[in-house]
Amino acid sequence: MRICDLAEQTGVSPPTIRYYEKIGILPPAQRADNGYRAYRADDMDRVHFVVRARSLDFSLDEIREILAFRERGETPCAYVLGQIDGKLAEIDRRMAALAQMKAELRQLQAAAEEIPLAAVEAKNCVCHLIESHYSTQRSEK
Amino acid sequence: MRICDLAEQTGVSPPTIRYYEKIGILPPAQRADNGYRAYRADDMDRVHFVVRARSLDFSLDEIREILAFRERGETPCAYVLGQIDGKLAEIDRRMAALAQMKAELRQLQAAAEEIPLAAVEAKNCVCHLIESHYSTQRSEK
DNA sequence: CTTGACATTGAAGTAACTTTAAGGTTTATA
DNA sequence: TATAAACCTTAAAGTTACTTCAATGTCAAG
Repeated sequence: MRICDLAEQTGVSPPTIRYYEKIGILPPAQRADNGYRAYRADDMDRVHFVVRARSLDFSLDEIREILAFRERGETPCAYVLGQIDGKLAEIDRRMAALAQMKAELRQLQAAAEEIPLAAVEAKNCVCHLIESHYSTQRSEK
Repeated sequence: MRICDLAEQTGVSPPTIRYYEKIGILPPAQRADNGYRAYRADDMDRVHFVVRARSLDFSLDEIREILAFRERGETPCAYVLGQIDGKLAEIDRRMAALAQMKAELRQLQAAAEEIPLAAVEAKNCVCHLIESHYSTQRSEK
């Protein structure tokens, strides 16, 4: 199995696989006679683990730590569960921020529709709204 | 008004203000006799504009483009409204991704509680779950 | 008069990649 | 058999939006 095949199987690009190897997320790959990287099923498992953890928003540093636990033969259970708690809290924060952002963008859209063409020509448009929204919010508090 | 004051008023750190100037988001600042940057109200307005746009998730490149429109005396209305449409769509995508992530992390938490201590000692813990979840999801399809 | 808190600059560090450059190998086709 | 497409290799630089650092300069207060 060559790097391109592994890439296809895992959805990770070849340069990214090499990058993961370089920074120690993946062990140095076996090499074929021609010097090409040669992979097997367990390599794919490890990449899948990384993909999975990345999709759960673990950073590469966190993933490296988890893998290190495993290599030392320790279970990173408590560690991982702690990280998961943190992630969940952060997801809530992010979703709230996105919800607010969405509301504000919608407000901008609505406000843009209110603006008469004359004002648009006079450059009193959305930019102005973006500009003034800050003070508006401030004074609303 | 010195850089530190401007920073305090806008919530942007002094190095970041210098950075914005360096990459052309802000114009070269006026200088006091001692060489310190000196700011006035309209500088603050511009920084507020940038802060506002950043908080709405516009990239610095996009902000630079919007500001360029304004400097050329054109209204970037259509442009900005188009960007806003894109942002809204992206926010929906991100929120969906976060919701899925949250559901999966909760699933991991729940699964962790099912694992008997014996299995934990035998290293069959959350890591294993992260690892196997991918194939589980795949085969569920 | 010295200490602390500001200011200046350029350069390097950060995350997680992507892109580029400059080559070497293999495979399919003409 | 020649050659072109599609792989592979490496190191290095680019990306985004900053932050941090180093080395130095200025200024107000005790």
